[in-house]
Amino acid sequence: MPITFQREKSAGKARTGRLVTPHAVIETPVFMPVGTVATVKGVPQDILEDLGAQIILGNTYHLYLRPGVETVRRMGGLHGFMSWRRALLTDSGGFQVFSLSELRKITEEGVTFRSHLDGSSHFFTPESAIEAQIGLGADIIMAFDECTEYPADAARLRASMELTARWAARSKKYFEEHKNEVPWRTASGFRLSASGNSHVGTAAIGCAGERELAGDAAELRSAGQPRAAVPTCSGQTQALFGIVQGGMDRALRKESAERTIEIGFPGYAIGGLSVGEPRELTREIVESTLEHLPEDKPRYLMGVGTPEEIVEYANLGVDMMDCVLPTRAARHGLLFTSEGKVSIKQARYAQDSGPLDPNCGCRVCQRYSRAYLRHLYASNEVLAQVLNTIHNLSFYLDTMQRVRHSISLGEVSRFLSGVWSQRKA
RNA sequence: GCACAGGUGGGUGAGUGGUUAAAGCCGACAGACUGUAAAUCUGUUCCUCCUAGCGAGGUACGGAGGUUCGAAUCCUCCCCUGUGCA
Repeated sequence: MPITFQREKSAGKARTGRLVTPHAVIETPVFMPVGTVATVKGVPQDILEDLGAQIILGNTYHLYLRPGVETVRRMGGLHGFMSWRRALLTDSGGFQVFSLSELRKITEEGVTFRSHLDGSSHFFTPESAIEAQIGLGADIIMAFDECTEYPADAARLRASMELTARWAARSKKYFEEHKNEVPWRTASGFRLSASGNSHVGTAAIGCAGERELAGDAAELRSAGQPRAAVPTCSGQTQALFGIVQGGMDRALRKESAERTIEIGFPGYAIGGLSVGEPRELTREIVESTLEHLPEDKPRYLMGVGTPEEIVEYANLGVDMMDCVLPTRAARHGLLFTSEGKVSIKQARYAQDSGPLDPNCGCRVCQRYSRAYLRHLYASNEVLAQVLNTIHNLSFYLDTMQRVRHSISLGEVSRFLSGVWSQRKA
């Protein structure tokens, strides 16, 4: 079994669940911080754990370019390399097909990228993307897709969706043939760490199937002790998720969902949104696409959203979301709070001795003033990025926790303009 | 005292007769950011007025005069700064 997903409570279309992965049991709906290059920018792994991050993202394209998949594999996979004990998900590089549009060329076989680092040329195929993701060893990996740009005409949307469908089948085929080669399932992934930096590579490896995990501080500490023994995740492999495309066309979304389901995956993602379309349209497409996805499988909405939006999508029945917004905005001085958005760089906060968010329990709001945070930002201090990111992630993760709590009570919660409201589902 | 080199908008620093209210950078002030080419990007940054525009005036390149159709740019004198020599 790759992963299991157990639905628990529900409220309207929203549901809570437990997603059991090799490295963590994830409570859903979940927000997944993005750590593209094996780091959630600005935040150390131990703090991410404290904040309650259950699963974070890495990116295949970026890690393939630097430091290279083989390097990561030898370090015990991405878990060992970055010393992350909980769950990981890698994006396939499909999004880079979209975001690096000026540096790539697409054919039926795959995509040629010109590296944004040194201009060198690299060819990605569904097979190579999966191979790389197996080498990285995340708990959940993604099919190689084409994230279609917006706007796109009907012919373009259909062709792109069909390409993604063919690539999904190839992704799955390759994965099925090689899924036992994950670094944390093979001895080679540990040999290096046993002889060298013993705490690297092994300490970070733990298996949800053998120990109870995430959120348990004692367990996390014990996991930090160097061990010679090689932990194995017996019977567990990575999970490969399929991705639904189809742009803003409901019929194409339905067809894409059906074709992806026919190939068969343990989880389904909705891709191709948040690519410049109006937010209302995003919501409509999410809502209509979800109708065609199986209820007993996790549904992952890729690349969203604001705090208000992630609450909204969870209410629509989305189980997993990721977004660079909290981390990127934090580095740019935009902070999300229970009272709305705060642009901490503004002059009005220069003498503000109050906390960033009086209703937030995070370590930043508990300790520092707005005036200090503004000063750090204005002074271009790295601590500004660190503290801002910690707060934003804390706010997102707390928001999702609140959503899970509401659903478990059979309530639908909303977070609009900084105000929470509840109603019986 | 003599000899050089300089004095430009909040700072730095281009510009050496005409699209120059004056480049660029920094600072300041706003805005953007949604599977991360992002510690990034965009806009504004002398004053006044309005029909708010590649709009109309005004003031401005140490000071005062002068040459010229036209001067931050050329000339004269003065003031100030730096370096060197006495």
